[in-house]
Parts: sequence; structure tokens; C-alpha cells
Amino acid sequence: MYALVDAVSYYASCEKVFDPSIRNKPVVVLTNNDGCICAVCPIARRLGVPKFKPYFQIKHFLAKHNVVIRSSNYELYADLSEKMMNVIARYCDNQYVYSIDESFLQFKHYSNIIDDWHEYGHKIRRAVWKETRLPVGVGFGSTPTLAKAANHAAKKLPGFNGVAIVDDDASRKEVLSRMSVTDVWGIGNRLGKRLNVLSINTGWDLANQSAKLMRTQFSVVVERTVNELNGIACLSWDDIRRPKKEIFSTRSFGQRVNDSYSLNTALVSHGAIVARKVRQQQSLIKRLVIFAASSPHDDNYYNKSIIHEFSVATDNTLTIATAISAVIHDIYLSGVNYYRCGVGAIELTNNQFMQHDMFSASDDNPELMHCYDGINNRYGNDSLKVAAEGINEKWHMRREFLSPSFTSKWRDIPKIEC
DNA sequence: TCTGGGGTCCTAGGACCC
DNA sequence: TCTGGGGTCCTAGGACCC
Repeated sequence: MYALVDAVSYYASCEKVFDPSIRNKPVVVLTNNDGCICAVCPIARRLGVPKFKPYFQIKHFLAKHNVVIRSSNYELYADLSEKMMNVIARYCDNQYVYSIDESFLQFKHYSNIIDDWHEYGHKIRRAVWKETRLPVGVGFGSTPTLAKAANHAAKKLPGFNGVAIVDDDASRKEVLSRMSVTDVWGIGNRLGKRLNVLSINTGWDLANQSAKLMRTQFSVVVERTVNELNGIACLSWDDIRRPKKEIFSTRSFGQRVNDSYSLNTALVSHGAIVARKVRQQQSLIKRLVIFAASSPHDDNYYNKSIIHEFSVATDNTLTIATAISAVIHDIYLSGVNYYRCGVGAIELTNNQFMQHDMFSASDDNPELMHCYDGINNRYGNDSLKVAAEGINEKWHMRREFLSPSFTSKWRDIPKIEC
């Protein structure tokens, strides 16, 4: 049995944790640079606020309905995520944190211990709410895709109240026939439209297709989804937890950048983020892509990328920073108003099997990076930086509606007045 | 006045080589 | 004179997710 536990409009719910005065109000959270709407709380959803629309296009509508607007406060969301995941982990010995607000649980040999999955799901919900004030939905299913579907039902379909179980034919039919096919994990808008043409409109319609036929008409991914919807597991626990094949850090600037120094500081900062994530999943970077671009909405769209190959795969932030700084003059073109830039590790290797270079000494220093990560984990990721990342760079993102740093700054810690 | 997210994976097609 | 295969690497773009 699998379970998927995830939060209801996570970012918006996080904003409500330390500010009870907005709990009963419509709340939306904006993406980086306050560009688009990326989280809509249930109250705002009922007003008809769409997800992923550019903020400036919907500004007036939000003002008219007194919607509370917040910029993304990632430090807060990351801290609350850790708390939430720790609570959930107590309920299963096999947890995989899939994203900032989702975790899969695999229950092996639990059938003797748990006789009422429904009650168990509510136990998890109550504990998370009590300890973090975050609302979560819990979906149980015999395959990961069914657990996802059950989670959808738990949160979105009337009558489920936060917990759903899909483990037999009756519950499969009940849940899948009430789900649009695009609510199935792995079926997006494009595939949805093509499936609709074939009169496949609900999850149940899709489950009743021939998997083989779906493969020839669409892809191996759709074939797998059909099987999963029928209780035939295709995604193993190892598939879900597989290390990433690529790791990127990219961002648009708070204000346009047109000098090479600023561009370099931004790129080195992205390099540091990528390196940190790579160390977390115990990989090493063999090849790195470094890119910078103007906006695709500009008249003369400019986009330049360079691939750097390390002779010895590395996870060392200093080595990566040096490599980036060495190519900045091939990336930078005077006169371009840069809109975004980024760095991506596009070829990764396992750090257990490091291939050394016979002809050059390795400058990797695992102890240094271990110490560096230790300090940043303890005091926040900005505590220790490479000098080339710069200090207080003007390109940092716009966050006009930022909530206080309730969990990471002494001055912002909530006060209780008696 | 201007404003348009970020991450991951996959594939088609072009360039190049033998 | 004309036509032919298969591999690798790279890039751009599509698709999906949140």
C-alpha cells in the first residue's frame, strides 16, 4: 500500500500559519519577482482566481475582492516543510519527500498493524494540523498513481474530507469516474485534449483503455499510467526515489542586468545552489550548462549558453565558481538587457564511483564542502558564500508583498502578548 | 512605464563522423 | 552518376508538474 500526503495549496497555507488574521480570507502567493500567481487558497479559488496567470493582468480583480497577496517566502516554506515531513515520518518507516509539500509513504507489512486505513489517514491529518497548523490530504492506493488519484479525491472531491482510499474495484471506479482525465498524474492539458477526441474524458475512461493501444497511439508513459490505474504497479519505490538526471537553478532578475560583473555574480550564485543540491543527492557534476538570456517578449531575443565539461567530475562549489567565471566573457554581450540566467548540471555521476584524472591533481576537498554545508544548514544558506557571488546585488528578486521571516530572523519571531 | 515562474525529463531533428 | 546506414552529440522545444 502506498500513500501520498500533501498540503492544501501549500504556500498559501504557510502564509496563514503565523498570521491567523488571514486564515478566513482569500490568500494568493506570487512567484519570484511577483510575476505570476502560484498558489491559491480554497477561499480564493471559490472566487475564481486562476493559477499561473501573470499578476499584473489580474491585479484589479484581486483588489476588488480584497484578496490578500503575498510574495513567495521560500525560507518560511522550507522550514515549515521540514517540520511537516518530520511529523508525517512518524507514521511510516518508509517515507520519500517528493517535493516541498508532498511525500510518498510505502507501507510494507502494515496490514497486520493497521486495520482501518481511513482512521489512520485522519490520524496523520490531525497530527500535522495540531503540530504545524498546515492542512494536508492523505490518499492511499495500491500503486503510486492510484495514491495520487486518492489524494486528489481527498482534497478536491466533496464527501471525502481529507482522506481517500483506492484499493479495490469499487473505490477505483468511484474515484476515477469523478476525476477529469487531466487530473490523473502524468496527463496534462495537451494529452488531455488528444484523449478527449477519443471520448476519453475521465480517469475511469482512461483506465478502461487497452494499455498496448495507448502505447502505440501515445507513448510508453501513457501505457504505464493505464496499468497503474488498474492496480498494476509500474513505478517501483526505487523509480520514485531515483536520483535526478539534471539539476538546474535559473531565475529572472528583479531588475534587468547589463554589466558582466553582475551577470557573473548571479551565475556563480546559481552554480552554488546547483552544487549544494548535487551534494545532497550524492552526485558529481561532469557537465555544466551556463546560460543567460534577454526576455522572449523582447524584440531582439538573445540567448547564449555554454557547456563546460569537467575533466574530473566535481561537487565543489569553488571549482564550479571558477569554471563559471572563466566563461563569462563568452556569455556576456555588451548592450544586452539580461532578463534571466541560470546554471544546470546536465551530466551527473554517482559520487561513489569517482573517475580520477591520471594527469591532473584533483582539487576536490570533501571536508571543506562538508564544513561549508554544515554551517549553512545550521545558520541558513546565505551564511557562507563564495566571494564571486557578491553581496547585496541589485538583481535580487522583487518581493513587494513578503511576509516576515517568522522562523529565520530573530527580529521577526512572533510575539505572544498577554 | 512596464510588468510574463521554476524544475525535470524526453524527443525530434540537425550536424558531423565513419 | 547517383544513392546508401548508423552512431553520437547538441539544441530547441514540447510536455508535465507544482
